[in-house]
Amino acid sequence: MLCPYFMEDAFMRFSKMLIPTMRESPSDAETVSHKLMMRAGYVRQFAAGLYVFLPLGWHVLNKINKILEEEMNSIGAQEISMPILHPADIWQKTGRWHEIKEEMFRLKDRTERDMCLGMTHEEVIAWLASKEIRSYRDLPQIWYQIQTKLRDEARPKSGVLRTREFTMKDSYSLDADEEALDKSYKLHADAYHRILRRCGLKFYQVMSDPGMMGGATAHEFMAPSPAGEDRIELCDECGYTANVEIASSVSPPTKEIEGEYEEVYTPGKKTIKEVSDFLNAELPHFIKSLLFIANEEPVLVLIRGDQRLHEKKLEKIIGLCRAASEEEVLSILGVEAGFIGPMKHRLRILSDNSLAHGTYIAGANRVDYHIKGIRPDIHFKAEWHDLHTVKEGDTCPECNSLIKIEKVIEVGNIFKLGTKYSVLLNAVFLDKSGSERPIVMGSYGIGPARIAAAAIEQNHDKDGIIWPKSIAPFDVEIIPLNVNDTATMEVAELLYRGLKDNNIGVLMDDRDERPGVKFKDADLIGIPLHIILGTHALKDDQIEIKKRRTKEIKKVPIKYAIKEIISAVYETE
RNA sequence: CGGGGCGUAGCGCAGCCUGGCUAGCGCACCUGCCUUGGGCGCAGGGGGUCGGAGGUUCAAAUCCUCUCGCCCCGACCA
Repeated sequence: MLCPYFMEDAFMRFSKMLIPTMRESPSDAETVSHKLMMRAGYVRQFAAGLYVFLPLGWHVLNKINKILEEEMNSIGAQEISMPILHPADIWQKTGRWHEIKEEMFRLKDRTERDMCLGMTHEEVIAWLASKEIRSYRDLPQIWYQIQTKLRDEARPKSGVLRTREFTMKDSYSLDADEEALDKSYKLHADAYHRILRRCGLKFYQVMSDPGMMGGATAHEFMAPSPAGEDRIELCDECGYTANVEIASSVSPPTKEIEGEYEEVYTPGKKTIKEVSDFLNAELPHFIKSLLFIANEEPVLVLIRGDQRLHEKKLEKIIGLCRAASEEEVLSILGVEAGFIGPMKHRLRILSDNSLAHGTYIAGANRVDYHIKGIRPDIHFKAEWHDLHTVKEGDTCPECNSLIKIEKVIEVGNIFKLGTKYSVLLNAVFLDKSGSERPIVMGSYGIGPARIAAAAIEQNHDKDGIIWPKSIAPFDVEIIPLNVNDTATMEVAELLYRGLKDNNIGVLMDDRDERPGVKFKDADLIGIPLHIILGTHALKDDQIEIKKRRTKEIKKVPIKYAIKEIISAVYETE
């Protein structure tokens, strides 16, 4: 080695590292984490949804990945690495080649063979299992990787929160039966709790939609943040938590209103709002009637006036569907859209549960008229389902307490896949009785970059990032205020060596910059502890230990400095 | 994919509507001096295909057409 001192050192000296901080954030950064990651020099945008991680950002990802590996290994998972480039046939076998549309990057190799870039690796795992798993004695297995995924997102956004290329820790469990799957699932859920807690995140585990994964049970790990794209329903009382995509709720009951079944004249009043103003009746007293077309067949869908239809819930019942056009409404129901009511139709009618009792107002199926005093089961019949979108003010489906809705970032998810992939790719084993059975699979993902971004969203102030200690790029930053002062630099080097020797991650701001610049950058970058070496304290043979989060400063004598700093590292969150 | 916005120096922006001198400002950068506890001061300096192509015009950053890119809202999201 020609120059070991310098080589090793360069990674921790500000003057040698690529840390391009910016005074202003680029105008196309919107969310807090995006702005701060740009300004503090963690990432640079390469193209829409594609980011370069600079040294600081890469340090953070590696810290997170290390935690992921430790916790995965602790549940007996084995790390492997699978290709990103996949031949199409395996995806054709599971049907996802056609099910997934523009979101999958597709290409051809030189022999014109269809290929794609992996969005996820269920297919590859099932292929591998089909080759290598023979007997129940080979089970259970948990295989994982920390690998790049590619998805041609319709809309990349919010910095590294939604990108087209990202790394994911994805693991897959292989089990002999459902019961064993439950155990693997639980192991992962517990591991994910430990991972996210160690990363310093506030988070919830919520029930989620298995979606295209084709499984039955699924949960997501959600970090609350205004930058989140998802919303969840929470019940503080009984602990019910669910993504609003599948959440149910009880709409607050309405006061019973008096009144006989009678037609009222409502000239030109088409929307629920217009009619409610006109008749001076509240929204919950209305029935909203919506016509949908599923499989060429019309279906009338009823929800309460204050509710919003949840189309996914509807599709679970009637399959793929679409709203009928105005012309279709006219030709099928014989009345224009503003005046539809649920009475006297022959078609299939689905109604939200909340309309099962009470008296309502709805269209009269006649232009410019509505009808009051409509009672379910008497004036119309319907199939009763949960069809509304949950909203603030609703109550919990389990315990009827008031629910909360929060915006969240999805940082992880776990799915019970069952045997869908193993059946289609022939991943089977012989059980104790010697009969062939498909392997029962589970799939579990967690996104390091999203963890980092969520950590920033949850831990920052007006001056910059405040990293949780566990995922900060360094443990401490030494800030010698005047690098031209020999006494200052002697102490700086002393501390720098001493901390490094104790395996503390140190960044030393050895730049010849003014104190203000260093303080500003240190706050921006967000390393949890700052060691300030300035004339204030040095003349008393002291240094200052400053906590980034609280800005609280403690002066300690130089001779105890290393010990004090180390214990400060340990007590910082 | 629908709607909206924006591309002028590394970053943030002005100029464009109403075409006209050498395209401007702040920060950053380089040199020198000065300064050293919260983005310091003074002096000097470098850096631009005005996103791209075509058109109109004596003349285009500015007007017109096409195109590319990026952001936001929505749809979508294993």
